[in-house]
Amino acid sequence: MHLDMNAFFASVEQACNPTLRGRPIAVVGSAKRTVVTTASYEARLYGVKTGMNRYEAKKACPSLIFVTGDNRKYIDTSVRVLDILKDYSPAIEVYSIDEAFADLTGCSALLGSPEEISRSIKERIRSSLGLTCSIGIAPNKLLAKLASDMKKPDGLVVIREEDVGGALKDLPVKELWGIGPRLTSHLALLGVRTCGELADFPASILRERFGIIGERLKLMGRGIDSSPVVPAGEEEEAKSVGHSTTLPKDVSDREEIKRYLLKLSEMVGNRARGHKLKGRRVTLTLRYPDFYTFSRQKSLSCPANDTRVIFQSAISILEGIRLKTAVRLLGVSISELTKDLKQMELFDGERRRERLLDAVDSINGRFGDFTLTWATLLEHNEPSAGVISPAWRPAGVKRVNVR
DNA sequence: TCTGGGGTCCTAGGACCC
DNA sequence: TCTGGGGTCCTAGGACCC
Repeated sequence: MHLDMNAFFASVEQACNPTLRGRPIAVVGSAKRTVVTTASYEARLYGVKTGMNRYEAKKACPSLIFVTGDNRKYIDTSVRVLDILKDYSPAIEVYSIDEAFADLTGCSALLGSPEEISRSIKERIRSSLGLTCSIGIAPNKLLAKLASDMKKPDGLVVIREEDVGGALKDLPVKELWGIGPRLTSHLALLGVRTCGELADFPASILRERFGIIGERLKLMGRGIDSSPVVPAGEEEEAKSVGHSTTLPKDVSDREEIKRYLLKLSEMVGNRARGHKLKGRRVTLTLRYPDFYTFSRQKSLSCPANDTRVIFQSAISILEGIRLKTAVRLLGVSISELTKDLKQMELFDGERRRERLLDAVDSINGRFGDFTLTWATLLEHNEPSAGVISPAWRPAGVKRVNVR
């Protein structure tokens, strides 16, 4: 089963504020340079879409109401949805803040057919949270995700084993999870527009044209997918931890850029330390006003999660870059992660440093991020954008942006 | 009046080594 | 007169997802 909350952030806002119900609203971040994260169905009728900036959205729908996102609300609601799901299956995969998979194999004897289970889940979400969702039921994740997409809002679609061929025959390939705009147009050049055509296309050509993805494409066209439902808590360790920010306005001054980098480095370091992760690679990402975006990396001699080490690496990468114009976005991330085993620190200085970071982290954990911070950042006290990331998870390193 | 932020996976070229 | 083949690691970029 795949469950997808309908217009999640917007629906949550409408559920807790009756004056927004039935009206076109768009959930946006608090920063000036923000985009529509979710539009209500009323707004979608006018063509308001995720990713539009305020002006595009307002142009599409002059009566549009902008609502600044409230992460706390969405996280709480998401957790409550997951709590409901847990009553029906022990294997719940949290795919994002508003999507989850549940393995219902073996649940029928106790709880009824997958459809009965789904109706029960939908009813509980509706009555206790005032929200609708779309549910897809199918033999695998690929098809369940497709099924949940087929009827919105408030859908319940079942794709049975014997109906797979018929359901996919004339379905455009871009509807499949994993086939985006580029693959769609490349496939179109080969004359492949529907899943049926993809299923019949010679595997050798797909392999030659798309490499390892080509192997999977033909299977996808036939609705075959063997990826498992990965239950919450059994996910693989994260592979990278990063933060990026679009600056309130484009910046040329390198000292100002460095202040942002210190802030981003601290956000990354704090989150990595909180999960006992260290990274052996630091990546600096920049975006120019024309949206040209590029990154430069640096490998460290030993893994680190110390803000100062991350910051110094970012600085040294920056120093190797000749900036062509002002900078619009900055990002810092660490990767090549290893679990920080807190093995005996060899040197006194390192032990003291660790204790310092622990102390800073625990103070900030208790009183709020950046309560205790570098003096450099004091004159740099813009409120953070507070933009929501739908890729949020209820636990683990991916739990970010909680405020 | 412009266009967010969090990730994963894959590819491809070059350095370097044997 | 012309220069193999195998491997790993590092780096940059792009496709895709929410």
